[in-house]
Amino acid sequence: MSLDSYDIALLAAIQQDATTPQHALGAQVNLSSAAVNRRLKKLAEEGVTRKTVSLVDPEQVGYPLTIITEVEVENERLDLLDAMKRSFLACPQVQQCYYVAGECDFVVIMVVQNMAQYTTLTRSLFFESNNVKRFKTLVSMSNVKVGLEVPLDAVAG
Amino acid sequence: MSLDSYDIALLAAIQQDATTPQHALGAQVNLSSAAVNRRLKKLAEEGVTRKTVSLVDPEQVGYPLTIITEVEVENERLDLLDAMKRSFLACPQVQQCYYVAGECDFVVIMVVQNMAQYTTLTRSLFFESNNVKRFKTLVSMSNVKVGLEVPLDAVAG
DNA sequence: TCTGAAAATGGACCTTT
DNA sequence: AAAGGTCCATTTTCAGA
Repeated sequence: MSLDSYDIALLAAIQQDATTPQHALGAQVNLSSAAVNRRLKKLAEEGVTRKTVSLVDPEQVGYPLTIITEVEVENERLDLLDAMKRSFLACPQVQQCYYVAGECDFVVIMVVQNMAQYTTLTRSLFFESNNVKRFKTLVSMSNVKVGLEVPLDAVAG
Repeated sequence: MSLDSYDIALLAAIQQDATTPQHALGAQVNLSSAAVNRRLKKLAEEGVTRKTVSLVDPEQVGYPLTIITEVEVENERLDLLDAMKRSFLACPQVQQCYYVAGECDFVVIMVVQNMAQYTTLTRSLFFESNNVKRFKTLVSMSNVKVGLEVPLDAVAG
């Protein structure tokens, strides 16, 4: 899909605050609210905007710990990797999982209630797969920046 | 702030889809739309919901590469660490940054347009600080799971 | 782009525990 | 008091002219 500078401006705005009314967005980018409406609808249909969500503060709902785990697998057979991916996808404590080139194979970011919960999870996610050579645990002491924003301000159409 | 099971159910719903109308949320949890409205407003005021945003697909706006960098610093002096944190916060390509205990010190997740852009960023973020002992670059081959959801379904109030 | 109908939000007010 | 429900005004969305 081709995006012009209006689309980029709208995306930049709604990825920071999706509650802004369309007429206000229109005022920012010099477009009528109807035009904004049409563009937002199309961006959603085309999948440029995946979904709109409210971000919940993990600390306030009992998940104060963020843990990053680097996982090195024993065997890179596709079916084994897929099984591991599926177990990460299915685990609600896993916020993110990346399959990476380089020394380790997976980088997994989790939020947990306490270290005991993490220990339990390592068992079900890493040991039970029988395909983890080793993993390294990094405990976040400070979540300096947490978001999923894509840089769009500088881009132009 | 104390959250009851209604709040948890609402949070679980809106962190997956914040476009659901309040009356529909109310139907799911057995509450009137006015009650849902009051609760959502309070959750936002108390900061339990940080903000509501649309998630943009990085690939569709020219940011196909996700890169994870582990940074080890030379000196852990607070003012130097703060300066580094600020440079990560200010960089739009940095989606996430965690200050971690363990071997490395920062884990940084970036989205970039191409490797050349990453190379440029390493210069400004890592070399110019004069406080990076070494860094390790992990290129994501597959973004298996990308989100910021907190596990709430099992929790009850 | 403008207009207007349908839908959603959010306040007022009253009732219940 | 705290929280729910109903009703209603205002705002927002969104399609057709």
